[in-house]
Amino acid sequence: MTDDWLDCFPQLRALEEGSLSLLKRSAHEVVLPTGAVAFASGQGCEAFLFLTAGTVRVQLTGEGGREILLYRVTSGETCVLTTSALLANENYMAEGIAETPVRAITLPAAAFRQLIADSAPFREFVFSTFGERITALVQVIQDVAFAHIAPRLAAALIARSSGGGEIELTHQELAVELGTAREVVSRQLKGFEQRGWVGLGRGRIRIADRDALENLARAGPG
Amino acid sequence: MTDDWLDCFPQLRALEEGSLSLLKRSAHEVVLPTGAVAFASGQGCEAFLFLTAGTVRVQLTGEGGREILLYRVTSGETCVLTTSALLANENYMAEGIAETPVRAITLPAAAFRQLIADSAPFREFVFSTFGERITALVQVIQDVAFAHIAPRLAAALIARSSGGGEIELTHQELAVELGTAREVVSRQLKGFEQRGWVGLGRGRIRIADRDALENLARAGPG
DNA sequence: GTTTCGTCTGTGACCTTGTCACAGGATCGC
DNA sequence: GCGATCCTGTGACAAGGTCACAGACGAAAC
Repeated sequence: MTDDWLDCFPQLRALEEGSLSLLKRSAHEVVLPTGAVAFASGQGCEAFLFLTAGTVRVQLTGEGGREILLYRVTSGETCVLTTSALLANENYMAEGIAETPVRAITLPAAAFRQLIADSAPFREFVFSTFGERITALVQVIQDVAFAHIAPRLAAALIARSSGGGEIELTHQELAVELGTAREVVSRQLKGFEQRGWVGLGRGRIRIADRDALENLARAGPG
Repeated sequence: MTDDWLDCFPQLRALEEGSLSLLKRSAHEVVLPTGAVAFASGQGCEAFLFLTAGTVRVQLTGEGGREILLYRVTSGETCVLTTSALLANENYMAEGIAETPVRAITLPAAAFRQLIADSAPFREFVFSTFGERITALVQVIQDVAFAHIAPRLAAALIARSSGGGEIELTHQELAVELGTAREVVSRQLKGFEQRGWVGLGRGRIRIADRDALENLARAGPG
């Protein structure tokens, strides 16, 4: 295996000779097709993950089958839940699903622990993104606990449509993003359509009035 | 100030000479009465906190004034949100409230960053609890997003009553614990009372049938 | 082309939870 | 005793989640 993947993680260039060599020796590449399960809830965590291409969706599933997105991991990033599971020697609490074809480098738990113990730059690398992730998780709690669906849906549409005005996305996928039910999304979208804010088609949504949506996303349910 | 407080944090005994000395020089003790605000949402974070006595409740507040408990910090612990805010140089996303009289040691941001940069044992100390806290936050999301109120309430009652069968607690406080409204808790408790599971009094709840509550907490809304 | 099949969307009925507006009770300080 | 303040109970309603289907669309098979 080549070491090209290290280019995705510039911070690793700072590793000491020995640690870098251990890292290179222990790393293996895996490739996942769209929809593949990178890790499942309850499963033990056996390797640290460096994503080098694609994006993984990390989400929870409730008893009823309802799901909620926690965060996404994209190329050049690592997954906090994996880190946290490895450090605490716990099982995964959520599942990771390849949202696109994914390439990742796996680093076995033993090597990971060794590197964490030995190498300050590696620790720096691993912990540098913890702050942002915690912020993101708390934001999810804030939204789920207090926010109404309509503004969250509007925000999700805007986030997904950066650039073009047309998004390829099913109602079910939006429901997972918000942690709600598909029917709720359908009803809300129908409301948006009646107000002329979006155009609906099977599996795609056209943003017709971005300002109105941004307004709603900011202002709350008003 | 004496250095007695270090006894609450055995891991800090591993600090190098210089780091320990910096820690001792920079630390200051603060005392908070019950109900005092240790930190508020949106506020900048100026010091790391070591709790040496009492407990702090860390919670979110929604627009409607509804609140939800994220976690508690007790004697011998530190607060992830504080760590995360310091590391990422962000503001607090939640508020911390003294649930009992609290004694804490504050370490100014500059000294904290210095120690994080210089001292491996200090980093070890700070990051060792990250895993558990993330687990706890994800559990909150799981509960809020998917779980019914009744089993969560039952679980909260059991958690609070470890030992005696009588708890000093208002409906409002339970509502904060679950992130719901006080009326909802009142109605649920009334239901529990009618089934003979609890006895209710102003500001206190007697557990009458712990098994039934544990059952409900495990089994879901059945 | 038309059929078929799987996926996606729409809808109504019903349940749980959250919100609002109040009405009493309990407790405490004075 | 008498307010003032907290705590609890209740009813009416809104929002969101669940369930059970009915179509509707699009791709692939025939």
